[in-house]
Amino acid sequence: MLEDEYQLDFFSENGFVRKQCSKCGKHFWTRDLERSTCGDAPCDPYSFIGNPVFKKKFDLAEMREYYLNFFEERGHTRLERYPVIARWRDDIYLTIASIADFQPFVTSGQVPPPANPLTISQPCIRLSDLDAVGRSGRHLTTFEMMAHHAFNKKGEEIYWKDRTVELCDELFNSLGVDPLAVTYKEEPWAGGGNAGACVEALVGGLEVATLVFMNMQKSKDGDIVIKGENYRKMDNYIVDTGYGLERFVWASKGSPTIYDAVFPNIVNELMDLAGVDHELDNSEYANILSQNARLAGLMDVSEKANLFELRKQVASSIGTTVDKLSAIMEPVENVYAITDHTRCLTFMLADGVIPSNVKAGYLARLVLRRTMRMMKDMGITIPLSDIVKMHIQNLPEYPEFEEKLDVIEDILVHEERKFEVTLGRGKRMIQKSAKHYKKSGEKMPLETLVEMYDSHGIPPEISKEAASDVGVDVELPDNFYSLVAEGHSKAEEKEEKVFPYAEKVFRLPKTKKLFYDEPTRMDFEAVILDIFDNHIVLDSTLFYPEGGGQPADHGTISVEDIVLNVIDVQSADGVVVHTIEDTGEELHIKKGDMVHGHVDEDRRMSHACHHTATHIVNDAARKVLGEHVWQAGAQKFTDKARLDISHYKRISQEELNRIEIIANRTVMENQRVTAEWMDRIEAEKKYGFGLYQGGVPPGKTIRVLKVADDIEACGGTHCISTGLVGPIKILKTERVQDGVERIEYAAGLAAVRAMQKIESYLSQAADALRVRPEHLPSTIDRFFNEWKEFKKENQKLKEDLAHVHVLQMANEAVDVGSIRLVATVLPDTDIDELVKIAGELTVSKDLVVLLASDSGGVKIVGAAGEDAMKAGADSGKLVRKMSEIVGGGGGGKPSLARGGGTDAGRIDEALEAGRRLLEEQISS
RNA sequence: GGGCCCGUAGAUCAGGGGAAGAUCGUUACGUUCGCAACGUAAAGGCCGCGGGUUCAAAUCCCGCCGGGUCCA
Repeated sequence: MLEDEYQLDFFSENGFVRKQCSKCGKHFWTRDLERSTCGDAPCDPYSFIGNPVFKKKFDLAEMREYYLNFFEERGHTRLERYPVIARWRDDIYLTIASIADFQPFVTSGQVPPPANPLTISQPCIRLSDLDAVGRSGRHLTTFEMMAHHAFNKKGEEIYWKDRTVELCDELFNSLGVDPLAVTYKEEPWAGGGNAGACVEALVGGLEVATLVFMNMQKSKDGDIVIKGENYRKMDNYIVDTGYGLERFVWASKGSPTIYDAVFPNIVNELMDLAGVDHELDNSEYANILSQNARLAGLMDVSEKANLFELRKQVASSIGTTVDKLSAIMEPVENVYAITDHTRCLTFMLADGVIPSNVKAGYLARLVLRRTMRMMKDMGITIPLSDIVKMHIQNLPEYPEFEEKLDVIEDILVHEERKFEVTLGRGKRMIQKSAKHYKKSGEKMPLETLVEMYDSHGIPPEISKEAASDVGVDVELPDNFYSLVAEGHSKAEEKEEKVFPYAEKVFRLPKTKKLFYDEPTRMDFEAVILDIFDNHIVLDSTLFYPEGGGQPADHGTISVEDIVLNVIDVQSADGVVVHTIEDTGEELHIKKGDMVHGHVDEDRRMSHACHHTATHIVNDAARKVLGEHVWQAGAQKFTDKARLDISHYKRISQEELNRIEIIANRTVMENQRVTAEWMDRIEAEKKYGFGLYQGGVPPGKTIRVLKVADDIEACGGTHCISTGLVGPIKILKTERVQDGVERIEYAAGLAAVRAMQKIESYLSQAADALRVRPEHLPSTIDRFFNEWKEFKKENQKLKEDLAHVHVLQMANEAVDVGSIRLVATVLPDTDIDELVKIAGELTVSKDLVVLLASDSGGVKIVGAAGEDAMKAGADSGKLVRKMSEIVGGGGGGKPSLARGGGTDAGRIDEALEAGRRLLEEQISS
C-alpha cells in the first residue's frame, strides 16, 4: 500500500535488504541476510536480557544527556521539556508524546517551530496500559520520549526519511549496537488526524524507537486509505521520532525488567519495606523474572486470561506450579507498579495536576488510589509522600520538583485521608449489605459490587474482602470493569455550533480591531463591508466581540439618521460580525455606506473592570493558596464576575479575606496595565505556560497582558491601570468540582452596589429584631435558642393540657356495645395535641376516641384501645370515612389514625357518621 | 461534559406518606476506697435550604446548597 514510501536510498546504499517476516508477514529492513523474522515481539523474543546490547551501561540521566548531546552535535537545537499536563491543548489532558508539544499550531504550519530541527526529551504519561504496568516487565505509566523533530515545508526541507533513519542508525552504532541486530520494520502510522509512513527500530527483540514521517492529514476526499480512513498529502511534512529513554536504559543494562533498570534503588527500598527478597544476584530468582519478562513481551497481560496463560508458560519453563509462581510474582509486580505509579504522581503533581473527580485530576486520583491499594496489600505503611520524595531525590535533573515538595506533600496527605474515609464508609456499607444476604442465605449479587464501585468508589476486591469477613460469598468476574463501563450509556456527541454565514465571512478581510489601541474611545467611523439579514460587517470596529469569558459590547451603529441597536458581536476567523436588533422594518443601509459606531460605555467599562479584576484575583489567589493555583475558567458579567481555580481544598474564610485584601492592595498600587503582541514561541520561552491560564489563543503572535504580577495571553479589554478597577468585593466561593473552586466577586461600581446590597440585608435583619447590626449574631443566637426552649415548653404544656382533657373526657364516654366511645369537638386545637389526648385516653383499653378540631380547616384524630381493637374497632377506617364527609381524606393504623378536610360546617355530621360506623364495626 | 449515590441527635446510621428511632458518646444517680465494667435515668433534632403535591411530607415531585463516586 505504502510500499514505495519505504524505498530509501539510505537502505540501498548501506547494504540493507527488504524482507517479509516469516511469522507476522510484515516487511522489514535488515543488514542480516540470514534473518527471517522482523525482530519485533512476538516474532522474536527478547535477547538483550542478561545480554546488554550497548557497550556501556547508562542510567537515566546519562542516557538522556548522551542522546540530546548526540543530536545537538548533529545540528539540532536542544529544547527544555514541556509539562506533563498539556496546558496548551484542549483535546488531551496529558502529554502523551513529544510531538504533542507542537500540536496543533506548529504541526499545522500556523506557528513556526521553536527551533528546527530540534531535539528534546519529553516526559509523557499514558494510562492506557495501567493493568500491564508491573506485570509485563516493560510497561510504564510515565516515560521520557527522546526525540528529534524536523518540520519541513514545500521548498524548505530540513531533512526527511533518509537522514532520519541515518541518524538513528548512527546513534545505534555509536552506542556499540551490532549492526546486524538492528531491524527497521515497516508500519504505517495514524493518529490525531494525521498519518504517514513509519519505521520501528528494533534491537534485541525490543522496539526502542519509532520514526514517523507525518505527511498526511485526514480528509474526506483524500485518495490514500489507511486503516479505513481517507487521507491526503499535506504541504508540510514532519519528522516525528520517539526514542524510549527507559527502554534504552533497559537495553543498556539487560536487567530482567525495565523497572530494575530505571529506578533500581527505589524498587529495592520498597521491596525491603514490603518484605520481598529481591535478590537479582540470585540466578534462580533472576531467571524467573527474566523468563517472565521475555514471555510477557509476547502478549498483552492486561487481561486476566492472558496473565494466567503467562503464568502457565513461565511456570512450565522453570518447572514449578502456577500457584507457586504467582506467590512469587504478585508481590514483586505490585512493588514494581507502586514504584512506577509514584513516579507518575511525582510528575503529575509537580506539574500542577490537582487530584479531582473530573478531567486530568481524575486521572491523578485514579493512579493515587491504585497505588494506595497496592501499598496496603503489600503492607507498606509509609506515607505516599515519602516515596515521592525518593523519586524527587532520584531526579535531580528536575530541580523544579524539589520546590513543589511542600504542596505535593499536603495534597498527598489530603488524598490519603480522603481515601481512608471513603474506604471506611464503603466497608460499613458492604458489611451491612452482606449481613442482609447472609440472612437470606444468598450470594451477594454482582450489581451490588458494581453499585459499590460505581457510586461509592469501593474497589470490588475490597468489597469481596469485606463481605467474606461477614461470611458471604461474592462472585467477582474478570471482566468486572467492562461491566461497569457497559452501565454507562454513551454520551451523545454534541453538535458543533456552526456560524450560519461562515462561507460569506470567510471571504471578507479581517476586521481592524480598534479597541486594543484605543481602549477608552467609544465612537468611531467605519465602512460597511457586508450585510446579511441583521448582521453587519465593518472594515474596522471598536465593538468587542464575545471572547475569553468577556461578553460582547453593546451600543449603536448609525447611518445618517438611522440608529440601529447592536445587541451582539461575534468574531469568526478574525472577522467581527455585529448583530443588530431586529425591528421588523427593512434596513435602508447598504454595502459601502459610511457608519458611525457608538459603544455603550457603562457596559464596556464594567466588563473591563471585571476582566482586569479577574487577573488581579487570580494572582492574589496564587499568592495566598500557592503556585498550583491555575485558572480553570472565568466569566465576566456587568454586575459580577467569577473565576474557577484549581485547588485541592475548600478555601477558608480567612484565606478568602487575605485574597480580597491582596487584590485590593494591587488596585491601590495603581499599576499600569500593559499589553504587547509577542511572538508566541518567544512569549512561551519568557513567561512559560502560565500564559495560557485563560485558554490557548491560536496564531503566530499572541497578546501578552500584564496586570501587576500577573502575565497572561489575553484578548480582552482592560482598564489602563489597576486603580481604575475600583474596589474588589469577593461575594462567595463555591466548589464547582472536587479540586476546582469558584470565586465570585464584583469590581468597581458593581462592587459598591454589592456591598450596599449586603448592607441592606443586614439593616433589614437588624430592623426586624430592633437591634443594631453589630448585635445581630448574638441576638439571633439568643432568639434561636429561645425559640427552641419555647418549642419544648409548648410541647410539655400540650401534654399537660392533654392530661387535663383526658380526665374530663374519660367521664364523657358513652357505651357502644361492649366498648366505650369518646367523640367530641375540641375547638382550635392542633393535630399534635389531638394525637396526644387520643393517645392518653386509649390507655383505657376499652375506649375508642374520635376527636375533631376546626384548626386550619378540619383535623380529625381517631384512636382505639387494645380491647376496642379486639372488638373490631379500626381507627383508620373510621377516620377515612369521617374525613371524606368534611371534604378531605385520611387514614392510619387501627390503633391511631389522622385525617382532615376543609368543610368545618360538617364536623358534627362526621362525628355522627363515625359513631355509626363504629357500631357496625363492633357488631360484625 | 455525562451518569449514579448520600445530607435525620455530638459521631455512625435505621426509618421512606399517618405519634422522630437505634448504637456509641455526653451528663446525673447507683454500685466501688478509686477506676474500668455494669445498672438506672436524663439531656441532646428547623430530619441540609426553598418551593410544590396532600387533610397530612423526614418520607413523593421540582429547584438550590453541601458532600461522595464512576466514566469521557
